This record gives sequence, C-alpha cells and structure tokens, in this order.
Amino acid sequence: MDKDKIAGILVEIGTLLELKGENPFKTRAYANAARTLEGLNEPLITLVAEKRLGEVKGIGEALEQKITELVETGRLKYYDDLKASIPPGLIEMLEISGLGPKKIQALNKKLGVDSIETLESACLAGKVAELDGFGEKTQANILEGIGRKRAYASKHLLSRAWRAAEPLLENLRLQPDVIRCSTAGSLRRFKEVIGDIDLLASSQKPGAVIDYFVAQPGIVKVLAKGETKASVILEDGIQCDLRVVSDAEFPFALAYFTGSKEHNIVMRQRAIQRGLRLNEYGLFKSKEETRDPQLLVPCRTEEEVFAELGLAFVPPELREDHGEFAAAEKNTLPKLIEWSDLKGSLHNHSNWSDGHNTLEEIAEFMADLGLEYWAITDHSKSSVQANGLDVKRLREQLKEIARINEICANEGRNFRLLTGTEVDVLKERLDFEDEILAELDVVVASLHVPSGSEAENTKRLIRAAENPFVHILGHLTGRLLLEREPYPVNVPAVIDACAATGTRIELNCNPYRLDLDWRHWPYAKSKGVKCVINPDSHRNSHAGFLRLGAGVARKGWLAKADVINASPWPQLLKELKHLPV
DNA sequence: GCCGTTTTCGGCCCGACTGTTTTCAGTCG
Repeated sequence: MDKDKIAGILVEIGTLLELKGENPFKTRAYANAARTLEGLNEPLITLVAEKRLGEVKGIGEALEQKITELVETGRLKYYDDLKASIPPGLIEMLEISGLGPKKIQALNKKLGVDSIETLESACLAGKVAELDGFGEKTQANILEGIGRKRAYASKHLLSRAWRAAEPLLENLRLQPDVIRCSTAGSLRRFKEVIGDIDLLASSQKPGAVIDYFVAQPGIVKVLAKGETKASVILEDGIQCDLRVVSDAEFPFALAYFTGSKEHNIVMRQRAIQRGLRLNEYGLFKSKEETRDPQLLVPCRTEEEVFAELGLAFVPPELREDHGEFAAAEKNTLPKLIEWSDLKGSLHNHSNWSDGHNTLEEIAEFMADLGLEYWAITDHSKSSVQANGLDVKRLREQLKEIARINEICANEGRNFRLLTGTEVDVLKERLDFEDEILAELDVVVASLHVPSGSEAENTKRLIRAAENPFVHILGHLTGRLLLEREPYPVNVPAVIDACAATGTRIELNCNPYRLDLDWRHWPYAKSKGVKCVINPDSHRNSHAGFLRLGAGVARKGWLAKADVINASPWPQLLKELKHLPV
C-alpha cells in the first residue's frame, strides 16, 4: 500500500478516535504522523524495510508497528476493528457545524442517532432539545447545519474565496474605525481549497467594526456576533469570520490567524523555549497566561514577531510547517516569485479548438495587458470533443499566427503569439509526429485519457518527457479540485525523468486544477526541474489565473529563476531551443 | 500516541463564542 493511502488511513483513525472521545493529543498524533508521511524525502518502503521508521520524529513504537503492517500486508486489524465499532454516519455528522465528538456521542448513545437522516428526524420530533446539555437553540442550529451541509459543499475553490473576500476587505478599508485589515487563514496562505474566509482588522472601536461588517451586502446569515468576532455566511455559501483586535495586537493576531495550525504550534513552542508566551494578543515575557502590556514584547509588524523568535520573515504561503522553520532560522528562505514577474503564458487555447477567442482577439488583449508572449497550444486531433487540430489545420494556424505577429512587429509592439500544440499523450505514442512538433515554438504534452494503472500512466508521461520536441508536461495529475481525483501517477518518478531530460513541468493555474500540486514543487526544484505557470486559457479573461498560479508557485517555494515564463522573450527563446541562456 | 538539557511520566498551544447553565462544557479556528 502506498504512503498517500496510508496517510489517509491514519487521518481516518484520528477522526474515529476523536469520535470515541479519545485523548485529543492521541488523535492528533495520528494526524501528525499522516502529515509526516506525506512529507517524507525517502521512500516509505525503504524506511520500513530497514526498520528506520521509528527514527522519524513523530512516529513512535505504536505508529511504526501500524504503518509497517499497512505497508507489508495492505491491511491493519486495529483500523478494521475501530471502523467496525463506529457507525459510518457519525463521521459525516462531524461536518455539521456545531456538532463535535461529545455531542455526537451523546446523540448516538441516548437517541440511537447514527446518520444525518436519523439526526434530522430526532430534531424534527423535538427529542434532541430534551437531552441534557442540549436545548431548543441547539436543536434548531443542528437542523440549520444539516440544511447548509446539503445546500453547499463545505470546501471552496481558492479563486471563489478570493472573489468573495476582496469586496469585503475593500469595504472594511473604507470603514473609518478600521486602522489595518487583511485576509488571514488558508486564503492568505493560498491553499488550493479553503473551508472559510478569515478576515482580520485592527480598531479602537471593535464593536463598531463588527456591526458594520455584519451589515455588509451579500451576507445571508449571521452565525455568531460578539464584541470582537463575528461569523457570517455569504451568498454563495462560504463562511466568513472577522476578528477585530487593537492595532498593537494586529501583527500577533495576523500571524496567529494566518496559521496554519501546525505552523502556529511550532511558533508557540519556539516562544516557550525562549521563556515567552505567544498568543493572538502578543508575545509576552511570561510563562503564565497574561495580557499585561508591561510584559509585552512590542512588535509593529509580522516581520518583527518572527525576528523575536529568531526567524526571518516567513511569507504566508510557506506557513505549513513544511520546512520553513529550518530555512528561516538559517535565513535561506527563497525570494519567492511575484505574479508581476510573469511575462506570458505557454499553454492556451483559441477558437481553433475549444477556446472562445480568435487569434487576433487574443493577441490584442494579451499585448494590451503588457505581456510579451502568449503561446497558442490548441488541442491535437485525438481530442475530438475539443475540436482538436490535425496537421493540415495546424499548418494553417501557423500561417495565421505569422501574419498576426507581422502586424504586431509593424506596430512596434513587444509582443508575439507563439505557435504550439497541447499534444495528447496517447497509449503508445504522441498524437503528432516529431516532424511537425519540431516546427513549433512550444509543445505541451498532456495526458487526457489516463489508464487506471499508476505504472501505465507513469510510463506514458516519462515517454512524453523523453521526446526531445516536448518542452512541457501539462497538468500532470489531471485532478479537478472538488470534482475529480488525480489519476494515479508516480509523480516523483516523472519529476526524476524530467530532471534527466530537461523537460519542464506545468503549474496549470486554472482554478480547478492548480496542478502540479504545490506539495511536489520543492522536490522538483531540488532536482532542477523548471516550472511553467500556465492558465490553460480558454478565453481572454483567463489570463487573470496567472495571479493565482503565482500564489500557488510561491506556496511551492518557487523563485523567479525557477519559472521559465518569468523570463523575457529573448531568454525564453533560448530556453525553449535548449541554447545556453 | 509521542517525547525527553524538568527524560519513562506528565505534559502536549490557546482563546472566543454559544448555549445551557448559574460557573462551564463543547465547539471552533
């Protein structure tokens, strides 16, 4: 069994134990171990074979034994028994806001509730309100929570969350009592999928800011509203939380609410090691809980908070406890790419295949954006559903692009369309012969019809990478966030192959893809594999995805030098032709 | 379940809000 599946089982064990009311530190140990597995730098199978798993921090005797059993037999008796002891419907009930392990247990024990459906019936019959510790309000909230869960997915695309958050943030800036404000949480960290929107503001009149916030347009329900905190549901079902603190507290609160949880735990531990105490209100010269301003280590910015803990500033995107502490201690964090560094895109479609805009419209729009190049990589002929081009149509398109480029040149614009294709990686070969690929500026090879087997998909992608005319592997895992799982592929093996051949890997920044996943980029970078941030544009407005892509590239620790479409045209041309840059 | 320069037990990050209670447990982030 591979490590991702094992990590998934460990997470599930943690959840099941939580439902059983186990010690929270024990349940967290399973979640921690799962994360540790995902971040391992050497194959799990090697660690197991050499009996070195126990040397990994966070994996002790019990977890080593359980993981070993999973690796060697593909099963775990402990897990099977645990799973059998808990009705599967209870796990789903955890997703209803307001319900945690304790309440679910009580509902299960006293009312025999074992699914969302039986829970709903019990609420409608008024039985839940009669239980100790429950009441009318709780019962009504549970019913509402069930309704919300049915109406909306609990997770949202990063792009949607930004779209919802930006107007709220803009309006907060206009409120006269607001001194500073920012996004926080997974949104600020650029997680590909987020649960809710976190906003933070500083003010001397928090109550006024909270009142202003809950009256914003687009809010359909106020879930909670206190002196310093409010939670609301926005029109498209996203929950949004605002916290208001004093301006002196703002940098501490911003660090705290940006997280991640794992990052914060390490931050607090570093504070404790220094005899300090860190919370959202400050860094205090105290070992006890306090908010005494006399004991505060004053910091005006997040930079200063990190400095007090012996760290260089860690950009929000890197705050996942994925190695940022070691690098920030040694001051070796990379200078991350900015979206304004991007000079163009190397994977896009036009109305010659399944895109919306004509070549002229694309050239005009992208040139006006100030970009230097935009590759037209329409689908190849096997993608019939996308009106893929055969060789004859592709050659016609090359002529048309040459004509448009001539016009651009005559107008003195520093812009050109690049010729190209998104060639299908078929079972035994690519969808075009090398002869035509050799004529194109940019060749993106993408797997659109994967097989079910990891070995087969991996082999096909490695063969594509080994083709000397393929510049880029497109959307490597084929995932569609919240819709479709990635197809099985051995990503490290494909990265190794690209390192050997000099093939670049795409960071497809369509909001549904963000593929290759940010978690793989540090490894790719360590192997010298270059990234291309491509919107896979199907209409001109998709150029805006580049901003999202740069954020995710930052999350993958990438610098400007790691991304080839941050190069100006003359340098990119050399790069594509494998000339010395 | 993990861990150890307070080392084999007793910690493990911390606070706001809600609802039900009348001082606090549960949930959430």
